[in-house]
Amino acid sequence: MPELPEVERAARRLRRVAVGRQIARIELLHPALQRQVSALDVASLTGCTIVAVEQQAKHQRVVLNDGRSMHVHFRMAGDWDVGISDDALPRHARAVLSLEDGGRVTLVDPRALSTLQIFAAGAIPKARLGPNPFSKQFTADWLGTALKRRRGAIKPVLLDQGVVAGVGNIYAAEALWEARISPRAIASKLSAPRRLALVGAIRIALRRGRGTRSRYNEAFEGRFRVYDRAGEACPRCGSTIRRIVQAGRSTYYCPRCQAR
DNA sequence: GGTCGCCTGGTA
DNA sequence: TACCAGGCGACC
Repeated sequence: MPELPEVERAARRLRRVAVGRQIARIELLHPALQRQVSALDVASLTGCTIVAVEQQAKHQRVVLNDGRSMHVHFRMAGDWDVGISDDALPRHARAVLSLEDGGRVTLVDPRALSTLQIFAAGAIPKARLGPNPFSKQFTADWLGTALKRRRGAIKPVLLDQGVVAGVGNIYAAEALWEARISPRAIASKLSAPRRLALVGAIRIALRRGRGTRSRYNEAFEGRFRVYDRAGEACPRCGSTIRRIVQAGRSTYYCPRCQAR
């Protein structure tokens, strides 16, 4: 369940149990993962110590004591399950990381789209990523530059990790609602005040995602403002929330608050 | 920019 | 059965 807040949480969970521990064994259970990493490479990880778990946008990087690193991307549905080696494997377990101390971290992913790669020491892959949405680099000015040549609708552009790193389909819709910007507004035509509103709105939506993850909070606050709520009333104006498709993805928005 | 493929599961 | 799913790289 991975956009920025979810990946942040997952990385923290992994960090807590894995940093400073030695790898007893890694097993890849799904053919798609086995295709990505050779059996030899997997075996070579045994005995390595995990020295850090870094996370940037939706990317996670497990740094080993020999300088190599294991990169994990959850794609649509990945997550970490943390337990001990005696536990029964969780449903949809795709890879298992067993630690010397008996801990076990399992990559669970019903859709099996997650990716896992091993990089040699010093290899600096990293997709081209825009600023972290909470950093001071992420400003209305930055958006001005990033959106200048984008003549398409703003919503699909927000999914471009080079514009802002970590925003996905849900929070793009939520942020646009928050900023009262139509998902179909032409990206390059957003005024400076609207870009400023969007910067703030992205932070608000993501922060809400950070806080609103527990079942209690979800029940208390409701899930999202517009995402997955087609046909329901806009929490701000009461109009009926609509679903449209942009770039092959669902977009939810309020036609009144977010008029063009 | 839009569409497809990767994979599997949940739901109408 | 058909459609949908919080991502993204490859393709036109």
